Amino acid sequence: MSMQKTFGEHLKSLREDQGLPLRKIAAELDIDQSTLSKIERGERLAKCSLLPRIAEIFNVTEKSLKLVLLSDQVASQIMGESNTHEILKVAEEKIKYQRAQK
Amino acid sequence: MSMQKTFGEHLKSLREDQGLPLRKIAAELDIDQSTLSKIERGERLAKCSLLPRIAEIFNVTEKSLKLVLLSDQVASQIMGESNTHEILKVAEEKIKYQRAQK
DNA sequence: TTTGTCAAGACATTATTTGTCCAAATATAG
DNA sequence: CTATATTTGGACAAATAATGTCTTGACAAA
Repeated sequence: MSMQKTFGEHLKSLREDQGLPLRKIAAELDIDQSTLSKIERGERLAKCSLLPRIAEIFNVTEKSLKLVLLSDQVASQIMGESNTHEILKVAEEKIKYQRAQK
Repeated sequence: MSMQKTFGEHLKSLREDQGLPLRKIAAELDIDQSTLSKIERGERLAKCSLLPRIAEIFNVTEKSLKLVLLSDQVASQIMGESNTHEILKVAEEKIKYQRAQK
């Protein structure tokens, strides 16, 4: 799994590897195909609750999907800042610290 | 500035250093003092649009506030996961990659 | 053509965030 | 101790953002 891929690109790859149309997957996920199209193109982020179903359909682990999705979310949240590295470093410190607390 | 402090704790320190009550700062920020209280205790995250005003009031840079706030947001977003380090690593790769694109 | 697929935009719905109001709790000063 | 100021907590409301639908148009393949 290439890690630079956005969640959408990743999902699209999975789908195209199987040669399936948006329509089919959208139906399986019980969402509009237009919504899925937007997710694939990164116009929108997927809702976490879709992950278990996606994992089933493409036979991948939910955890791997979550990694791709959450890292996307984090990236997009701070993309606009100049000091992204520092932000991530501090975020990690905070997580460590908070975990040590309890 | 201690970096493990949450945005709320940080804000509270700034305020208490000046010996000012919530009421005063809330008035300056044009929000309810109850809201500010919640922000200080981390019950809620501050809205980004408050930062410029806060920076003025306490005479700190907006960027330093943003660092504290965004790292909080990132931390809380992935706190629940077991592989936080990996998520942050991948997020950083993605940011680098996306920047290289354009 | 005709059909299947995908993309795009306007709109609707829902969920989340942010804020208010008011009362209760806590601290502080007189 | 009581009076006053401050802070907190909870129920509710407003605002915002996320998610999804419907419809139409573009495009390619058959």
